[in-house]
Amino acid sequence: VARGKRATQRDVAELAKVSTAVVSYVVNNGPRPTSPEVRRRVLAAIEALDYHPNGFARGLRAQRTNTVAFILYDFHPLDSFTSHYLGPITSAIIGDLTEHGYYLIIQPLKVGEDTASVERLLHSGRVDGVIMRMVQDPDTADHLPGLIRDSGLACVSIERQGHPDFPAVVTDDEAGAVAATSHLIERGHRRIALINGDPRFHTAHARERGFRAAMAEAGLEIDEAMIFYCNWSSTEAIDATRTLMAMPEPPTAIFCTSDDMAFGAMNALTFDGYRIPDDVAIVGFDDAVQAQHLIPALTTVRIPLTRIGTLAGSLVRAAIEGQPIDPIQQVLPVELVERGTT
Amino acid sequence: VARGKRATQRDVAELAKVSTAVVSYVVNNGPRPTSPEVRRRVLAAIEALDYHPNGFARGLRAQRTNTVAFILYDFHPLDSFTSHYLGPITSAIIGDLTEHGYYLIIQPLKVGEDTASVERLLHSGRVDGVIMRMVQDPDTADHLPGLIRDSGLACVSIERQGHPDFPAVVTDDEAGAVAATSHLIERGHRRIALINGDPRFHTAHARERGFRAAMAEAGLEIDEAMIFYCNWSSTEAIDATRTLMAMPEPPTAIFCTSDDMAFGAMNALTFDGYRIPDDVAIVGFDDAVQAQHLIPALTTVRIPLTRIGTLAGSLVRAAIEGQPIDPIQQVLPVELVERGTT
DNA sequence: ATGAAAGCGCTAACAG
DNA sequence: CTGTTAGCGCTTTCAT
Repeated sequence: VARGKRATQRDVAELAKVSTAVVSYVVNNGPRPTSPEVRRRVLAAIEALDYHPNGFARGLRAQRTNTVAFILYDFHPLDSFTSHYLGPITSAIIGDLTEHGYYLIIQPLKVGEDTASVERLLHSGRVDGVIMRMVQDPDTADHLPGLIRDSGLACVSIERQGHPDFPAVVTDDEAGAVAATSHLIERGHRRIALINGDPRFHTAHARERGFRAAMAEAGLEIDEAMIFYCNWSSTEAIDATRTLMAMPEPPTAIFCTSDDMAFGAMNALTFDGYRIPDDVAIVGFDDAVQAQHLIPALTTVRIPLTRIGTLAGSLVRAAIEGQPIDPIQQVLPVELVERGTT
Repeated sequence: VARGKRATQRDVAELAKVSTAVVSYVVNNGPRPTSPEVRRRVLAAIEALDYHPNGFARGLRAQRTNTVAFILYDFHPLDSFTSHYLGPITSAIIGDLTEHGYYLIIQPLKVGEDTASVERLLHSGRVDGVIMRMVQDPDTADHLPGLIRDSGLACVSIERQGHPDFPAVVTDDEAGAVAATSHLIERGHRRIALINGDPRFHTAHARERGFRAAMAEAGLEIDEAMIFYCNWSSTEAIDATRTLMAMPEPPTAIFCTSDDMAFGAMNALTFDGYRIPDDVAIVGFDDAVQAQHLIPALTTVRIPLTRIGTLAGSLVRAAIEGQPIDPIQQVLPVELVERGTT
């Protein structure tokens, strides 16, 4: 490994016949001016030596790392990234940060796992800020945000407010669920089932709240046996759907609180010979890219997934640069997209 | 931001009444021994001051960063992570690395984008090694591996050999495709369509080679109009399937070279009233978790996705630690899993 | 506008 | 077994 022969600032300084300070000024365009002539010489030397500043030396000296950590709590090796929710959000975060010269370190944390690895990262001086996604899990939920807070790092949470002091990017899930449910009711459905995600997630709660509110508003009774919690996965949604359809009085519509689960429900229904939407109507949640290309195309609640990621990225960057963030909680709107399943 | 008051090694040394060297020995368990008594005192001081070593100072001094970069070429913000192929692999890489005390920086690179951002990372001294996934794209394909090579960093490529010098983790895609196709032929199918991925990917090539070989072996004619390239996406696979079934003599079986595409094909088929496998048989490729829970469960070629990631992780780690890697190309076996779609 | 030099926090070689 | 100290490569203050 030929790491030893990398050119340093000093090499550049010698070749350009200037001091290392000037090299620094040229590389960083400041904080002090340099004469055009000197600047030219330095640039030439940099080119000639293929000089690249050392990020760690820079970070050590300037106390700035240009790196943020994305802490993924409740990490599931097999499907965390495959989900149509977290995947696009993560991509968008990476996109925003990379574009602005920041690096992203992904730090997973499984439920029940010791937080030592996270603490090590937080205190290692390797990151300037943190993006986190919190789950309402009593074990760690109260613990992790406190750790981050104590680290003094800039932090923004997505999906729900992780700590009163952290800026958060959230979506109006309850309103979305109300819109989805009301839409179904308007179409004449009265027996509506709910296939919900993991109730430890704030979004699952909010979406269920919206569902219940809309049903109550319309004076409709909710059959509690028609409410399922499927951990956001299409697999479990398939089972729930079949259980639902085997009931003496099956639902005429199913509201799935994620597109992944809606995909599963549609798969089971279509295979078992039901027509969508004639026999059973489906509404999803998220508006994954695939939703509009499914057959039939899925009616769903659009969440600005990309926007969540880019906003989270720009907010950490702002927080790192010491800018005040107001309002502390950014609520992104959500919108019902009517397509072919209702 | 209360970063200034973080305890340093020196603070610990003073409190424990030892030198900084000893603190270092205790923290790193070496390279030289310390007496139990001193060790205890140091540990107590560390605890008391909530001391955490600074990663950048460490990296700067020891020339070791404990970080690896995952370079994602052909990055697509909306679906790179959502894919049932790259998602699990990425998760597994993160899992392996995190478990062994390494951090992972994800560095995306879009097709046609300037490689400056990647070069900056490679030369920044922020990473000890690189994992990369190469696409056979003439523009950058010849360029990127050279850059990495010149950086002198440890590198392993996945999916195909990125450079003759790089260790690679690959799968026996051609054999898998042969198995899938032969299986279909054994079931009596003669008009078999191929829905393939993006031909710029090595895996797409290999899988098509296997398909053609198996067909030739059985003396079967391939109808070139029945070969589609769908960029690995279920969306495009839906269109291809419908085009296929609208032909005067539609295929009786479709081999999809990814499960994502198989999901799309199944969706279109089932919705349009075809029975799987009676009217049309389907074979996928990858064995995503969902494949076995679909209805009907998908017959597919199992790729050890998790193993690809953990092996890639352990190989970069080995390369970073200077261990020789032999053989340079690790070919992982692949296996046909017969389920309900054939 | 530039140079000299003091560290940032750590590891490891050198010296007991 | 432990202390002293020289840097790792950079930014920035203090000089000029």
